[in-house]
Amino acid sequence: MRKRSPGLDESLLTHLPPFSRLERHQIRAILDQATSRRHDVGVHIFDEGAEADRFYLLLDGYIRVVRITPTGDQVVALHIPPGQLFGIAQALGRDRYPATAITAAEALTLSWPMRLWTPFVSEYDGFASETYATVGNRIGEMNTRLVEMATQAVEQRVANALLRLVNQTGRRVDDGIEIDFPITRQDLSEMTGTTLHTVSRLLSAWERDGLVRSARKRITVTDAHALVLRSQGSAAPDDTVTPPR
Amino acid sequence: MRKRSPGLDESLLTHLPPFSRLERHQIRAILDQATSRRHDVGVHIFDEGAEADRFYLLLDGYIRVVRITPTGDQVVALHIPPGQLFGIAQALGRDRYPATAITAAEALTLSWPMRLWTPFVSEYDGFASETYATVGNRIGEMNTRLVEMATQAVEQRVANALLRLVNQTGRRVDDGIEIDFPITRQDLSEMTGTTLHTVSRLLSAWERDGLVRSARKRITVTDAHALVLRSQGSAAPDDTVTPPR
DNA sequence: CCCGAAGTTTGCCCGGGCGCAAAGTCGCGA
DNA sequence: TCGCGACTTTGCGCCCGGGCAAACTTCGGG
Repeated sequence: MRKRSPGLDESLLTHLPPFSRLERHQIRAILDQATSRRHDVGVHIFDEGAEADRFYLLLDGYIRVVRITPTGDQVVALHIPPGQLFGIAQALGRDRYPATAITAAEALTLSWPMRLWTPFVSEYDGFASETYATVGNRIGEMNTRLVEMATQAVEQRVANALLRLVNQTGRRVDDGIEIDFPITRQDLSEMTGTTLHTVSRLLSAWERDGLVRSARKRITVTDAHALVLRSQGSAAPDDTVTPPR
Repeated sequence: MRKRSPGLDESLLTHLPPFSRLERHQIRAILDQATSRRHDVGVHIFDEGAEADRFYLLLDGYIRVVRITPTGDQVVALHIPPGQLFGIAQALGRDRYPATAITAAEALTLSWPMRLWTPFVSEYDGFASETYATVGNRIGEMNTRLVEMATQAVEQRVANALLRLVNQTGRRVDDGIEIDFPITRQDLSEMTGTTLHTVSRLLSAWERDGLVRSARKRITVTDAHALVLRSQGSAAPDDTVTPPR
């Protein structure tokens, strides 16, 4: 299952932020020390509280970073798109992972032992700054979500979460943009701090009004503009769209 | 008002995390380049979106890091206690401040031009790692608040916020622990995503039950243990103080 | 092809907490 | 010292959204 990766195409990495400024031989050196691995969907790559012994780069698929409360409910803290580092506890002075990483879709990762982190930072120019820019973006995203949770109603939060997913990981299809990994109502509720019931009701209403199309584990946004209106709370969500027969 | 600070006692800094590993002459060099300043309470030290031209160290007082929504309501993202760096946008790849910093109490700061950031990181050993440990802690704190907002009821969130304030900035007084800067019901509501009315009602109830004592802009926790129970949602908040049966 | 598990939809109820409003209290500056 | 503004308290009504329950649909595996 786990294997050395001398055969990996180095062009895979050249355009990724953490490595974009490096020379070819540097990239080769980095690759030679990496472990490549494929993960099925729904697998825990590492768990909250575990010793942080490796850091990861997501090549393909999607990762959900979740925390679990003492009472058992999950909260999705972040979604990691392909091309980003994750599990970089060391960079933040932690020796244990502060959250759990779960594959939201079948995923392909590279990973390195955490002891290589310091050498990477000091030897490869731009690696550190690019990495911290990523950290900065994540802080910004968390911040935004915090503000949303504090000020917005459920409908707006769910609309925002959906739009964020579509922007990050959307794939054009014939009649709109589809989130290209399986996502359940429950997942969406864990991202927005509500219940799967409420999410289901919202999606039903949006579908009735022609904003989205949804199937089991699949959601397609067909009218992003109207959804943005909902996310800002401006639109009256009453049945003004489908007037009484 | 603003002045050079060659006269500052260097022992001020030696025990602070960002500088704890440095030699005396290094600390002196850092101090020589710093600007010292006193800020009245309620002053904006920098504003969200402004060009990030300086970074700061809080020597004394408290800083509230705030974001303001398009609709005008404030949300408190963080509280900075004395001894910590803030406004370190550069470290996270930003060239503008992502939030507004307001003094929650009269404050004393040191600051440096942002162009010194890179030299500091590269020249002073341990500065970078200590700084990123601080960033890591803040991420952890934001994460915790996100989870709280998503899963806990209002009473629990307010109790948690209060306990966090007490832990961070509490001062022992005769009958409990007091938050040692002025804080209004409104402030607490902005930290927990609720209204000042609800906070007021909660404080009244807690005071009735003997958990806290509160006056205008002053809150004292007199029974932290009982408050922890409230924060975990275990205790029934009914008027069981005068038990039935 | 069938069965069971996982995921989804919907109805009903009800209660926490927000909006609104009014009155009370404290502290500061003129 | 007075008056005003900032802060706080409390009451009341309503509605959003959670809890609970049941039925339905889809998918995958035997």
